[in-house]
Amino acid sequence: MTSAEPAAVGGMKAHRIFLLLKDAIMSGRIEPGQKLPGELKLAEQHKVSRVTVRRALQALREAGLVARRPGIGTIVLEQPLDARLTASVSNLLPNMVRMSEASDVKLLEFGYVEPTGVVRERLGLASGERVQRSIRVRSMNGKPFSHLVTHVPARIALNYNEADLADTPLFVLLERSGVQVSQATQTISAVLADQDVAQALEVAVGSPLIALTRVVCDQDGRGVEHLDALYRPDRYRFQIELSRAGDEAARYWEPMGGANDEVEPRGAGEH
Amino acid sequence: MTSAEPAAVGGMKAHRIFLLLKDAIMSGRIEPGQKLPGELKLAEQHKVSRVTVRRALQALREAGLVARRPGIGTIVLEQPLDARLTASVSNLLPNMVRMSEASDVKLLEFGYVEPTGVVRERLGLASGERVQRSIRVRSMNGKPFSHLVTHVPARIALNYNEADLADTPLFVLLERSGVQVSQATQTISAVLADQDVAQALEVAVGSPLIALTRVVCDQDGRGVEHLDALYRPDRYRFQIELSRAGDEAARYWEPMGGANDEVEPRGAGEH
DNA sequence: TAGAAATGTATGATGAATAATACATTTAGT
DNA sequence: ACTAAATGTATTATTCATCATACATTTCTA
Repeated sequence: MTSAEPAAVGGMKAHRIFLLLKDAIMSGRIEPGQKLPGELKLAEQHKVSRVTVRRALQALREAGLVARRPGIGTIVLEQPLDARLTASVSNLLPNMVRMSEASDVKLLEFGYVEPTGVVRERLGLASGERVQRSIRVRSMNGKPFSHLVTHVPARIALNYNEADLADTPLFVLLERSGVQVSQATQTISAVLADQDVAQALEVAVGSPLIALTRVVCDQDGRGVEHLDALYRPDRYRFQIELSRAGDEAARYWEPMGGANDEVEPRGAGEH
Repeated sequence: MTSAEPAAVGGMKAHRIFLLLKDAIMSGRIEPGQKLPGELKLAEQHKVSRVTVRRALQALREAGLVARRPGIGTIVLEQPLDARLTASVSNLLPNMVRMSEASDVKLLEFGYVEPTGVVRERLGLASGERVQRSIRVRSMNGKPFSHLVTHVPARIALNYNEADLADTPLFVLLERSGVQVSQATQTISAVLADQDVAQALEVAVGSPLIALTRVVCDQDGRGVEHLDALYRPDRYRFQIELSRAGDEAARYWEPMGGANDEVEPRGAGEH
């Protein structure tokens, strides 16, 4: 192991600064090779003492994110970027199938429950109707990248079992159950990792995550799947390719159809 | 003002817990009407003392997010949800035009600079070629919701001026300049608000933000616009409507074309 | 009418993180 | 060779948040 996971920063202020800098680096806002501000400047910016800044910077070094040299400064290192899954929006199915082949799933929770207000509403359920609730974590090469909470109306969920969930994308299970899926709505947002999720995804509490909510309906407009997914932004991303269509006055963008979802082996592709 | 902005929590642990709970509420993970765990349970979960939890909860109350009553507990309040802009992916242009009508823009920075490595690479620029860089904040009813950093190759940027940027979507300016836009790539992720952005968007440092990167190319495949956008998830969201297409064996999802981007006046729409 | 489960209130001890300061060392540039 | 700008190292003081504890009050429920 070249880099350790824990990265124990001392106090809270130091830890917060560590997380902020780490995020700035991981998101590419500070590029590899670039110097970050000197300890004094950082101390001033964050309104803390130099000692505190140092603890954050030392943690960054221990995490393998930066190199520090006297007289020079603190330099962002080229990251041995985890292979990053890229989800293309247009072609979900091939995407998911391929993903399920390349990754493994751990089932954390499974059971039938009374749905909360929002879930019931979005699935269009009668009050009192129960749902199957499952929580799964998907990993690639042992590295978790997504946390999935699904709610499926009980009547539909009867067509597959617990073991199937660890094997097959829910999507496919629904199809196989004869459900005529016809429409879906996805919403993308950003949230902070709470304790449970942080542990499951092996990130620090308070890390940013991509949040995706998907509601799938059948031909009659009845909800068949409610998904709350959380993704580690350093291991997963959403990409949308758009091309210009329409004529002159009424031009618009349209998503591209092509089947281009890939697993990038390295950071930035060839130039 | 019914709710105060600052929400001064005492220490760091307390503040962190405050941010986490706030995010859980704002993201809907804890629904209005629901009780959150008791002070003791929260103290245990987060491994802090009850006093510390109390400070976080009191801050939540002062922020108008919860009501607390002895003997009962802490209850999540229905949020007087800011009208939330919803960006539909498929129809970007109508979207942006409408948005620019309903919102105002503040230009924070403007100038010509040497592009960083990543920007130069993605725009396909020759080394040494300069770009126009601008930073804008877009607000609605005085409430900021997006922070936009754009890089445009100098040769193209000559066709409009500083004042235009505060008026018109960059998109439109490019079109008007005769640029034949043909393709764009968008990537969506999640990041933490650093100090600069936090101030501009009026959120706490360390809040989660939706990050969108868009690279637009002209017909010859040359980059014409590089956008790094950050959005407040409580005031903005991305929505994608998908419908099932294709036949039997080779079915797939395709984004819907329809022009459905809206400003929701209230929280959850009619059922 | 208890009893359990919440929050409200108060207080003193403790300590770990933080701040303040000084000085040494390495490096780049003039 | 000097200077400026970095990081490295060390020490001391102090404060503020945090913890631990106890008790009061409100509310629901059995």
